[in-house]
Amino acid sequence: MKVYGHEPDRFTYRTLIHGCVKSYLVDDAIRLFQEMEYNNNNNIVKDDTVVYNALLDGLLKVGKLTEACRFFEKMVSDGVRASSCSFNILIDGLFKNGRAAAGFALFCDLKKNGRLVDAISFSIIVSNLSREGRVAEAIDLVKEMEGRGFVVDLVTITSILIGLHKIGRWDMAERLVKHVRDNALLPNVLRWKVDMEASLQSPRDKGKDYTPLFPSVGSLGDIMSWTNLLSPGEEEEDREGHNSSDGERKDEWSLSPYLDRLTNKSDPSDDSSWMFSASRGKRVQDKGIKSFDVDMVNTYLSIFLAKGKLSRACKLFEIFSSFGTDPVSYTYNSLMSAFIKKGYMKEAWGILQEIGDKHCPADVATYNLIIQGLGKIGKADLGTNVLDRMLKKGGYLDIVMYNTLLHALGKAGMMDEVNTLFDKMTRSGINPDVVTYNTLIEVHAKVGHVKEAYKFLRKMLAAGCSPNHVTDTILDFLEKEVEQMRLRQASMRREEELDTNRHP
DNA sequence: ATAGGGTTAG
Repeated sequence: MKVYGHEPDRFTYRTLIHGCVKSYLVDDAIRLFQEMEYNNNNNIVKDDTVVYNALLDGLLKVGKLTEACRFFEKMVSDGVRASSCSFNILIDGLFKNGRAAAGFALFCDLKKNGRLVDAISFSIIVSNLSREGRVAEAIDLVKEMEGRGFVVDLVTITSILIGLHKIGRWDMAERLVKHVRDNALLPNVLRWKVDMEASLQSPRDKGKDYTPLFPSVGSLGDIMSWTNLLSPGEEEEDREGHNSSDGERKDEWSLSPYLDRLTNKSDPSDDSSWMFSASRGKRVQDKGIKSFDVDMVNTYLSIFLAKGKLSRACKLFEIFSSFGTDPVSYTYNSLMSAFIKKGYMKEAWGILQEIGDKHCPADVATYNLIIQGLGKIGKADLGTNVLDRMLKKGGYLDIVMYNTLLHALGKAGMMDEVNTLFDKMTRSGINPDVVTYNTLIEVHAKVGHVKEAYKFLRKMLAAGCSPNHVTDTILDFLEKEVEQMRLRQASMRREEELDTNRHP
């Protein structure tokens, strides 16, 4: 663009910054922002709240809390008006970065002033309280929401239901019903659950195993060819021999190998090469009742699967599919996740194939599951290949992805790769979170690298990342490991002494 | 064009 003499305008920058933030390339986003500021210096139009918001969100999503706060101050001093969206980003970011008290305080302040709080603000607090197991407080907030005339929507309800499931208190759902009045949504959700459970328990189907719903064709080793994201016909072309031509074909001036592939395809209606989806959550508010079923199925699938009720989850999937609704990738991801956790690798592979067959786009969570699965079957080393492939397909690496791969590599004892990946992660501008540190401490402790384990504990504290209950469990293990090492060393020394005594 | 649920660690 620049070469041809077109100066990027604020919409160009807005689009680029948005893209970088969503791909977790926050450092690039900041660079673009600064370039935009510089170009704009004599012609200050700094009322662009949306761009500031996108960057603020990006900084918080990669865990750069102090930079985010500094940026927010800059936003204020630049005279850019913060919207309710800005504050919602900030509140959620504070919670997600381990500053729950600060997030809550900010919310309360805004509430006192009246303006700038909306249904989303409430939903953010409700969701974060539920995640922390503080469901009773979350339900109180729902009551307050209703009182102030805000709509309690499906996202808010789902957060609470999942929180209730985690603490095992489904009975509290009744309390929720009392507060959410004048709304058919919650009664529908609960009735949906009752109906579903009734049909799942119908006597004729009892005891039937529904896991064969996803028969696996071919061998598990084919997983690597799937990650090529090619349909079986094309697969042959891209094998070994043709790879060199792939190299030749590579156009140094090409902006996007992905676009090239689309244009090279003979049949434009075949969109099987479009396999990576960056979109995740979509707005629920305005989708209305139409998306109700798929959202509910996804919620209850997660709940069943968390309880390990695999066969029931598959039955639910079957009933749901027979309604003629197309499952979205999240539905498949939930099922796959459960299969993989239980070690049913063949069934998980079957799902992967079904996703491929239906041309349902794979998202970052799907790739995450593949890496989890590879770790389970002792092929964590292939995980890095999968990452490379995904990046080539226009995917991005989020923190969950890094955490999963760190765990898989660590479990395989590949400590060099663990440390390399951790460096890569921090260099790419993503700050480690509590899961990252817990994982690093744990995997190093498990292979007896006590010093390294403590190094990461110190790093964690220095970074201002508060340990949680999982950290406690891991540290207990680490202490035992230290104790055992001392014993081993002591006995070794004793043997040496005995040895020198025997052969003076 | 920006914000909230359903993926990751003991």
